[in-house]
Amino acid sequence: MPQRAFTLAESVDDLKHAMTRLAGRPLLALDLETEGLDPHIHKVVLLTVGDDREQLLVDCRKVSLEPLRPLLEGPVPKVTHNGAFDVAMLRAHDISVENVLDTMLNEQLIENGRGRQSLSLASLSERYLGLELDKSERTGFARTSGGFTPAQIEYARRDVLATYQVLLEQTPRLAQEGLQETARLEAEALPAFADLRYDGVYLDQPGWLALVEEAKLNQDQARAELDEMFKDVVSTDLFGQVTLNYESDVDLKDALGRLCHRRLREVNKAALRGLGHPVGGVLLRYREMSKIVGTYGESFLQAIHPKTGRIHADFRQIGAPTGRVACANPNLQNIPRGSRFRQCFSGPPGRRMVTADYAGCELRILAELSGDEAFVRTFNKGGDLHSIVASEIFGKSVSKSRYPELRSRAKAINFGLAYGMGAGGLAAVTGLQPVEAERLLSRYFRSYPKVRQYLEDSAALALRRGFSRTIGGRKLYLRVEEDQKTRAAQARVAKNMPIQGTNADMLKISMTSVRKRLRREGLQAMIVNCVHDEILVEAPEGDAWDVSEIVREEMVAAGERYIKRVPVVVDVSVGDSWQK
DNA sequence: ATCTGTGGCGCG
DNA sequence: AAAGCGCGCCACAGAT
Repeated sequence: MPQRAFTLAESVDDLKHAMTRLAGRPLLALDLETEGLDPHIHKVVLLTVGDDREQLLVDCRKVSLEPLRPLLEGPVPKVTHNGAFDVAMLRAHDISVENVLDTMLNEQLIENGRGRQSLSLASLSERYLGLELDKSERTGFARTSGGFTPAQIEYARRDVLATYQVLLEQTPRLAQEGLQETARLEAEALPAFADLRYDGVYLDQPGWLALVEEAKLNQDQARAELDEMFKDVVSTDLFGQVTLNYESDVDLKDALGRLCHRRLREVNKAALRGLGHPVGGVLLRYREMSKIVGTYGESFLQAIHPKTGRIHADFRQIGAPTGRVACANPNLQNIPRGSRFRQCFSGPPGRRMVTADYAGCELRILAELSGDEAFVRTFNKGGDLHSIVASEIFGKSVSKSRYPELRSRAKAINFGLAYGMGAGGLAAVTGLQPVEAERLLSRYFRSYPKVRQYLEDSAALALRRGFSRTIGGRKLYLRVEEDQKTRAAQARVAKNMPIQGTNADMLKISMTSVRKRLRREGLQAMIVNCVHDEILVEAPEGDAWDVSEIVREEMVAAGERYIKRVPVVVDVSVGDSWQK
């Protein structure tokens, strides 16, 4: 239990007095107790800031946080646990916390791939400090009126103390593991993710609803066609209605077996396409509509926040072990592309959307990593990459219109490469015979020998050392096992991680710098979505073109931190909505 | 009633 | 059919 001094500030004078002592500290821990989890509804009840010598507790219902602003917004590093929450909460109090460290993100980096240990502060406290944290006081703060109980005060102090001390333990480990650069990158990006969540994204509600209704009609029509086709081979109810549930794979396989006289092991897209019966196409159409109605339907409209009128999705800064961001509730990273759904992500009146994405990002990273001269040359030439590669390996001039099938084969290899695809996979994608696929792959690698060399070496090294890294040093530990199949799978992960992970690193750096530039230049623009190699920014109508140039510059600069041998290209567009 | 795993599918 | 990395969501199936 902490024996050191603390101050409970119940007046501005208390606060100012305590501030003078804290302001000179090199590192502070920060933690909030709140009424709930939604920064647009719930308020901060208690703010605790301090180190292992002294903590300051601020009763936010009685005292303005204004005197703390210089400290919170200033350069003194504040360590938190899951700081994106605290930073978002404080934005509702009009405070933009800067220079935040995060013990949760640190832990994710340190343990990346080593297993799914809990990331809670209580677990870290036990693991690093041998200290048990009892969380039973936490829920009490929402209902607290009047003063805090001694137990509540003790609880708040203890959390800050634990956070502070966990960071002290993590810091040398990050250094030992060579993870300082990555930890810094993540810490700097944290406010961008807090803002992303807090600001949310606007959705054209009537437009979205219209698309869903249309899909429902199409779904009904497809279902009617299916009923007609199946009516003689499945059971019907009293009214002669087909009772087959098209969502049930088990029932569907049975019914298809009777209708087509073929027993399918799986009923996915490929299987239905290869069915050789008209019912396959109708089922695919039905599925497509079901997907829209189910996944992209009303749930998105329900996600619109009653107060802000926007969708505040849950972005997970380290959502995948490669370092990629993930998003949920709802997932804004899998909106159908080339459809009218993306058009519904527009700006509210008076605002425009800037869409910016890295062109051919993963392949450029592969060029960088492998250093293959011919591969590097293809990027330096400019023009259509897949065509150039196809021309190179097939020895004739290929373009989108001349020999398009050769171009699409080259494209299949290009995309498969970063995943560690083999000849078998290539055969399946292209429809070539395995022998031909084998030949094609070896032609490819004859043109780009160092690409193969790099991929093989990188996987072998990772399996030997037990981890894989991005260019920036992010680490993924591999549980290397004896079994041949899992070893092969691990090798593919090892080939992919430096590529996917470096891409993620670039995107996070660019989000950090885009945010910084927009703020510095006083622009009322904000990042509203990020999708792996793409950033979506909402900007005032009059500033949209300036913003698009800023976004491009910062994304290019972020890319050039890791990609030096080939140009970094960012495609930018300004429009009424999200476009790709 | 509620949880967990799986197949399928949307995105990069 | 599978194939070739990463994610989340839906619906179903089977268990609790």
